[in-house]
Amino acid sequence: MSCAGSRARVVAAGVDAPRQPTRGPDPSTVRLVTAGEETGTFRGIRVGRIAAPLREQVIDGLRTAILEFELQPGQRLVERELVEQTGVSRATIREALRELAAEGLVVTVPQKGAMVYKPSADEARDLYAVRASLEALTVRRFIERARAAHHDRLRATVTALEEDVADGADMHRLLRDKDLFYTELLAGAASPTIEQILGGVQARVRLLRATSMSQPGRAAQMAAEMRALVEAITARDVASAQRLCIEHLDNAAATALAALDGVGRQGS
Amino acid sequence: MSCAGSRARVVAAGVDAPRQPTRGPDPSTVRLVTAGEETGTFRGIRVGRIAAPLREQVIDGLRTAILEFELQPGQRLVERELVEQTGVSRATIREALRELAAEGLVVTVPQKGAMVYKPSADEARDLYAVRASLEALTVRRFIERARAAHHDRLRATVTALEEDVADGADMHRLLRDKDLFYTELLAGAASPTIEQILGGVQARVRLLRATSMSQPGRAAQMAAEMRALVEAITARDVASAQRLCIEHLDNAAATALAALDGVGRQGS
DNA sequence: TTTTCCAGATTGTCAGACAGACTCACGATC
DNA sequence: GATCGTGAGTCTGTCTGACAATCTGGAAAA
Repeated sequence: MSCAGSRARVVAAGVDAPRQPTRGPDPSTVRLVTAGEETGTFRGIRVGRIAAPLREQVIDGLRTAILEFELQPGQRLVERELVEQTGVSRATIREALRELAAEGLVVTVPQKGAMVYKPSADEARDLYAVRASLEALTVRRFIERARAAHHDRLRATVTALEEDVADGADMHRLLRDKDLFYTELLAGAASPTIEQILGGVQARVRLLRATSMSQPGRAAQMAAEMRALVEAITARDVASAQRLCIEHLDNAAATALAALDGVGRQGS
Repeated sequence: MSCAGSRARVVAAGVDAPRQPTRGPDPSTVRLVTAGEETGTFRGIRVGRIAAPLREQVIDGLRTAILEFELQPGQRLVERELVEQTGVSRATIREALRELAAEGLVVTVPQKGAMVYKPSADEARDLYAVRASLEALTVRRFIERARAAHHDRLRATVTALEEDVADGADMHRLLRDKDLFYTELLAGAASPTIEQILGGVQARVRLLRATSMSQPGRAAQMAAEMRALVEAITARDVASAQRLCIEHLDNAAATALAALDGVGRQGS
């Protein structure tokens, strides 16, 4: 992900690359410009605001690791191990864990520590319900606010998804396609507030999506649903779009929950 | 070693009541049973789990101070000052701030520090929209899951609210009444997931409610809306209840936004 | 008056310590 | 042989002290 030479590796869970001295004020850490954030322009020269604090890098790294299943749901996150893997101090790790905990991606048991969030069947049901509500809202906002370019990009993500499904791409790839779709949807909805809240929910649901999408036949059905949804959005038909959105998530929930019941718990 | 005399005051923002020893392992801290949490029962003897970590106490204190407007929206939260007011170390304060930041009650500007969240008009609009979606969902869950006792308690909160409105109680009191209503609603809905997510949104909206509810005439209207809502819930009429819920929040949003535009920014 | 520069205040991060809570295996007891 | 303590080791919760980098406000210089 970001980062420089040897520092603050992306906490790749398990992999341990050796580490240099590492000091707070180490210049090699500071120079890189973190994507978004406050970036100004002066006379055509991009002035990147300092990379996010180290803490942010750690948070991003952990979040990615969790969402990519490098860290399995239920897995314990021992502070000392994270310190070794990331090279940052325990204080920083703890701050990062607190933030991820508030975000819902990790749960903290007092006197026991943090572990990757592992939704129960009941929680999963509610997460899907919450997500359906919020996505319906997002779709409405998209139709209200998005400009032509947004519509085009949104349609493009669905096309890409369909192609990957046709090619029989693996689940990993399809998940990424869907992520792109939602990224565009949120961009067009132009609401940082919704983005933040829905983002947290989607992240947690993502921990379930792996199981749901690997069900045979589900991928094709999913692509069809997305296509219908995006058509309704293009037609600026709020009611239909919201209905399709909710139906899509109902289906996804049903599949995921069925898989959850069937599989039980192997894994970690 | 560790601390002594005057420590860990409950961060009452400004007010400083003296405090007892209080240490992590100090028995006087440990003995109190934190409301919910893991509490087991053995042969009729309630075994309370340890009080929340110090950090949790700080978070609760800060959260309360913010929601009670002891800390004004936009006000800076300087770490050193919090350390002095609470008596806990900077590390603990920082962890608490990270958690509140992820929760949305404080915003953190890199290299600048934390300040109490102060929603812009746009953000306020979206917050109300998100809240409407989620509360409609909550109402549905309540009707699905709540038992008779829940219904009774919910009705009771509305009755109390009506009485306070009739008595011309102050806004502070009315806010508390509404909080009780929502507490009951969430209890009946029996969904920790929804509670967590909606809780964060409500907290942020609460920072606006003070202005909206102090508008003349709004209190009575609000009480009437709540009454209608609770009647629909009692009748288990999901569609009507959801509609009333959304209408109620649309009104609240309109009032709050009007007040927000009119007032501008005085305060801190 | 405007620009420059310095000192103080504040955040970001680190290192090291230590008490208390938890886990678990080992040996003593019934 | 099964139960109960006990003790070592591990890990979290907190504290202390320190220092670099950044920001801010105001004094000094142009």
